[in-house]
Amino acid sequence: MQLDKIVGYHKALADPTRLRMLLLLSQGEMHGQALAEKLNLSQPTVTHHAAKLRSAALIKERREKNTVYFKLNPEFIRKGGEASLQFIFDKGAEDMEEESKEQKLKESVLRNFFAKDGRLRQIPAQYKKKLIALQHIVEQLKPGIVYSEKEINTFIKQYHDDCATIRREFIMHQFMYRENDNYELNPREMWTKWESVK
Amino acid sequence: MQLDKIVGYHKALADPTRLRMLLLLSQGEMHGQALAEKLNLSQPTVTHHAAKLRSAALIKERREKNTVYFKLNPEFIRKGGEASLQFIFDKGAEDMEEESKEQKLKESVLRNFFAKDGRLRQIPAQYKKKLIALQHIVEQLKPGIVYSEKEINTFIKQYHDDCATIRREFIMHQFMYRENDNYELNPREMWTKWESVK
DNA sequence: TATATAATTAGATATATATCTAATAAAATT
DNA sequence: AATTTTATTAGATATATATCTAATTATATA
Repeated sequence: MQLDKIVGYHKALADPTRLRMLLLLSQGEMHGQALAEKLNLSQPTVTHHAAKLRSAALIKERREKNTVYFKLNPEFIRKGGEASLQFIFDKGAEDMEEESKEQKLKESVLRNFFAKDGRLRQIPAQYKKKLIALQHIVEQLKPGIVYSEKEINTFIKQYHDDCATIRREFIMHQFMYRENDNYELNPREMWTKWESVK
Repeated sequence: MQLDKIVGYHKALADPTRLRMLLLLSQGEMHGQALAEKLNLSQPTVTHHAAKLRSAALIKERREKNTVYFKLNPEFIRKGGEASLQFIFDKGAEDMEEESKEQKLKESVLRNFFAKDGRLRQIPAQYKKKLIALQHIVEQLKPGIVYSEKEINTFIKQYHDDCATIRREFIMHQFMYRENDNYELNPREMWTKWESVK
């Protein structure tokens, strides 16, 4: 009797952290670091859980340079998992919905807070809307270029007169990095996100 | 998010003892004592596992006098469980197969060891086949009737000359009961079965 | 009412496991 | 060759759990 195999399969799924891992992976490949960050775990803990999921044939791995990418085992997806795990596969659809909501919010902010000439009418008071507006502006800067404070001010004034406030917000939300009077765009991964809390 | 419910479900199935319990219950209702005995566990341990299975909605209970009968949750059976548990529901089919194998063996014995006139050609040497032949003969006697040894001998001689051996086998395998010179059919439940060991 | 039977609850113990930090390994970049 | 980055292994710890015995509860029977 292959009882042990069945027990192992269910043990793999009998832990909330591992289910959340599968949930994340249902949205696409991820490497260890990213998983650890998203789940607020140490890297070794991710390794630990990955081992269990792997030996239950729930995930596959791919090594590229020295980083390991995890993904759901395609076999597992094809079979559609079991009823109790349907939510994992439904998650994609749910996120789509979420995403389109955010897309709509963004469009609404661009329409309502920016004038036809592209200038910012006023700084939104709502946190999420403010972030959307700031990001829209900061995206016009080029990555890898070092700007002086004066250049930044001139740039911002194209959009809004209160360049001091906006400049401060750029730093505060980590859109930019400042050293003395030099400003530079941060990588997009560092930008504060307005994603709804799930 | 109902993560906890899903975790609970898989935890319930992530233990060999509980899977064996489900396996036993797939063959029908059982009470606590019987489960404890079959699984070589104490009664409290059975209670412990039953609680987990119950809270995952895998089994149902019914109280009769002071004994509690467990059975698989019909909901669970109807949904057919999940792929990994199919073996539980396959057990019935397996038994069926087993039964038809025995049916075939019986037919073969009747064909090969009994002549056209119904007499036993020879006493089978194989244990299972011998039991089949003996049972076939003994079934011709009427239940509830008390036979003398002489009557039994006459009866057996219709089938085979060595009535002494066969008479002794009748007693040995508890097809009949003997008191002094009186022979009587035992109830069928007492007859030695040739079922294969499972 | 006393006794017997089946089950549950309480409490103890040993094993399993989820998590962390520290150390090591593997691979790439400087 | 030295440093950086990502991952794994080792070891420690705390929590969870499978199992037992002993005590308690629930029900039935003498």
